[in-house]
Amino acid sequence: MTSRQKEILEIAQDLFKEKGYSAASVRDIAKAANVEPASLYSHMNGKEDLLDATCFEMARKFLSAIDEVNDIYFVAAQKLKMAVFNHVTILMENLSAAVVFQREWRHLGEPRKSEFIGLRNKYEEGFRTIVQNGIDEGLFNEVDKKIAALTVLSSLNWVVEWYRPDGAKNAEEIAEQLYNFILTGLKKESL
Amino acid sequence: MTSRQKEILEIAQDLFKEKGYSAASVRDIAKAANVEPASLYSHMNGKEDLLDATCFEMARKFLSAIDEVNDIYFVAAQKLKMAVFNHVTILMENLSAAVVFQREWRHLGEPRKSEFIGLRNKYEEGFRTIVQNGIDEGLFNEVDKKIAALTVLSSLNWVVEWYRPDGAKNAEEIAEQLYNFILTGLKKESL
DNA sequence: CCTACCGATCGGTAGG
DNA sequence: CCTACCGATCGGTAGG
Repeated sequence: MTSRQKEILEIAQDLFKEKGYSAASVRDIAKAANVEPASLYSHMNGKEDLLDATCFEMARKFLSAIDEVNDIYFVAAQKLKMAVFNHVTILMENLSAAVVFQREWRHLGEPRKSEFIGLRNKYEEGFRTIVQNGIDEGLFNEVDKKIAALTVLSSLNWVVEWYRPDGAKNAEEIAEQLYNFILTGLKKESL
Repeated sequence: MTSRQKEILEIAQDLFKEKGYSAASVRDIAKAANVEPASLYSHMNGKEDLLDATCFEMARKFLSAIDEVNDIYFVAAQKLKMAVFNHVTILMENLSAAVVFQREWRHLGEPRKSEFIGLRNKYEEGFRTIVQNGIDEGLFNEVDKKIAALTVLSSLNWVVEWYRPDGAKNAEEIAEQLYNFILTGLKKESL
């Protein structure tokens, strides 16, 4: 990928985030990139390439993060903390791309959509493994693993809705807060 | 609203959920309703009416549910449990409309979009009130209320991603599980 | 990276 | 609820 391709991809991600994939036109992207619409086609095969590249690049980032966690750390609480931190960091460092990954993958054509869902399932499986580890260690409650993993991920994913790069908190502080919530909930521990 | 208008609205909600507001065309809706595209315009002023009606009708449902909770129940844990149950019930009873409410409101034109965001903020404020009540009662940890309320809501909202009407769990069971997670997290209470 | 252009589809209107 | 149609915009191609 050339640097110009990367520029165009990032412009497209911002627009896909702002307007949604379907409503963001090739002409919008061209305008933001200061070229004529037709010129974009020397850098891509089509609009869907931009969505495809975004979704799969993000999937790759999330997957290698969870694989690293499940390979290296072996106590569930530690794994969970690291997984939360990695997830939040990836979201914050790729805000537009992360939003596209979360919201716009539905517009992928087949067979890419099915492949994408497969990768996402693999990532969720990584979180289920951590939950299972915690249960085995006697640290976590016995819960419906599938729902627990999805609920954990959902509370992480919502970060993109309220996080602003110029906000007061950094990734570590946000991850810490979310980790504490996921582990102990709202209730005071003394009760 | 006539019964035919209601039928068309529900058809549109299913399509907006499935393809997204922008990608679902008036022709798609007409086809699903077994009429010619032009015929729809005797039941609506335009496509955006359908989005508008969906978003504001759902906002009304959520708001009256949280108002009821904050009016009647006065212990935070009880309020939270009721709010979770109400939220999940509304999601499950209006699955397509709820997804549109969550994902597609961005396509509202101004000034309706700003009005919508105002209503959503009011709803979130209802959850912040509950969190504050819990802190005042000494039941909840002192947390960032804004982030806590959003994190709670996000873990509830993700239900629409995995809930299937023919699944084994009913609203009460799902709400119970989510309430327990929100209150106590993954960790065993004995630890 | 541009000019020039394509067929398809979009939301919507006129008139009945 | 229909037929007939509109101007605008869509993603994309040819050729340079």
